[in-house]
Amino acid sequence: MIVGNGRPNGFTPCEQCPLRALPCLREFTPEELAFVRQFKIDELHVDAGASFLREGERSEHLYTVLSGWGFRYKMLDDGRRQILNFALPADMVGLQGTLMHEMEHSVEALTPLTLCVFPRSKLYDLYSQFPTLAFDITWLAAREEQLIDEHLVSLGRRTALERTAYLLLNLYVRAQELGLGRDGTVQFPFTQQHLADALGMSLVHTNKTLKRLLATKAVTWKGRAFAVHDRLALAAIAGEDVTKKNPRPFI
Amino acid sequence: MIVGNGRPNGFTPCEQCPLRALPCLREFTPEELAFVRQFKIDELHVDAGASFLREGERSEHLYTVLSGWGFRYKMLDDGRRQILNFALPADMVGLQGTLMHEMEHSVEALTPLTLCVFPRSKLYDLYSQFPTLAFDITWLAAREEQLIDEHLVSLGRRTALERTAYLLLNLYVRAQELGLGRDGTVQFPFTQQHLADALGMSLVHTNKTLKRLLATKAVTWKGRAFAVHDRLALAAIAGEDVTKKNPRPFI
DNA sequence: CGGCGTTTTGACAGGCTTCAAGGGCCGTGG
DNA sequence: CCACGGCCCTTGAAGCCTGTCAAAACGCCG
Repeated sequence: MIVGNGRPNGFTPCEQCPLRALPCLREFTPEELAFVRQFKIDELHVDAGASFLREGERSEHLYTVLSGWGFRYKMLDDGRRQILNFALPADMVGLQGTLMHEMEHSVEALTPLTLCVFPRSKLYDLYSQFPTLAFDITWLAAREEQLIDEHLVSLGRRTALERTAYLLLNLYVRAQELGLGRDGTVQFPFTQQHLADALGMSLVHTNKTLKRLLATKAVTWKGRAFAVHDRLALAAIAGEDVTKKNPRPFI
Repeated sequence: MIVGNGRPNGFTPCEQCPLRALPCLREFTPEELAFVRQFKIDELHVDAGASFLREGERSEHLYTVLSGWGFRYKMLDDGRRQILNFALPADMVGLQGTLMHEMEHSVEALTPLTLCVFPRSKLYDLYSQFPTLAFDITWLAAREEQLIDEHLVSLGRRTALERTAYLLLNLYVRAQELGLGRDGTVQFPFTQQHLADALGMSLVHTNKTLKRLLATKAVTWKGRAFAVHDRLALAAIAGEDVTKKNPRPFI
């Protein structure tokens, strides 16, 4: 279910990391690259549906997503679930777990997931030897906060239709930036139940809202294939354009 | 409305910072203290009701709250407002603005506010010379994210009564940790409208929910004075105990 | 005392949840 | 090859929760 590669340095070295080619990530200096390579101690493969970080547990590792989709979430005692955010390639997860006493949320794989594993014990080395990388980590934390802020606005002040449009557009843009999908089509690996839990709505109402959205012809969503046909119209429904460009570091 | 102290080093030096005595903050080494003292270039006084950081603007400074209450918020075009979080003494604001191109949210003073001002230009010095302080900044960012995560759960999955109880208890605990208030009573500087905008509810419904909460006798809120009389009952309504203790660094 | 911002209340409409049930798709096993 | 079960999507109906509208009471300050 959740297995480490097990072969020290038997995984793809950072020099050959496919994510490095992404235009949305900054380039590393040779020194940074060398450090990150030895900072990464393993590669983790997680099956879809498995939670590899759980609320209440202490995590000795920090992860970045190499490939696949996941999501951060919290559960209430009676089973209510709130999805906080989705994790895509190049996103970092588990930072809270390494800084705080224990995880305050869980992370589940939405598709088979490959993660780069970094030991908490070497995090201080990173901070003391590579301030630029430390800066990047802070940047990633600030960016995550920014995404949640926007999500918070959705749940608090946007209507069901607006927030649905906003989330879908946001995920679409993030996926596109990562080179996932083509011809305006992205494979969304989640179900309407996931969407409902992210939007803070019931499954039934999510379905009906989705229907209304599809009726505008701005988007289609058949099977798992999501496509945007009229981005301006979608952005108009969402109430705001999501096209925020931030040059993005990578650890 | 918004005035800097104007007298370089004419403000209280960090050695005499009243916040240093707080048990919830970690202690500085003499070297760290010396650095932070020269890192702080001014003290800013903001009137209640004034926004000193605005969405869309670029910020050259980073701030920590020395005294007073503020709140981070976002506005939609038609005037809808969502309060993202409250800022209390020892909290940091504006980090996003120094890392990103521009602010993605605004910050307004709820009471007269005193802020420590740090220049973005020296932030890199901090990262390269004092990794421990860099670590603290990351820690603060992670803590802020944790607070928003919890807030997100409230808006998405908690009932009106639960989320109201949760927010009030949370603010109460935060204020208490900072030594604000006594005898189980804290002065809350916000109105029901603020509460409504934080909870993602209408003013009317916030008022009625509040009424229901007060009817339980677990809390009282007269004028600006908020008091908790039955913390267990309040936590039970909130659905979860907010008593999370995290040793906390200070910059 | 008057004015303004805040709090409180009532009535009503509509959004959203819940309950319930049917349909489609797909992998498994007979 | 077909039946079955499980998961996901879809739809309708009923009723509660929440927002909106409207107005009055309250408290503070000039």
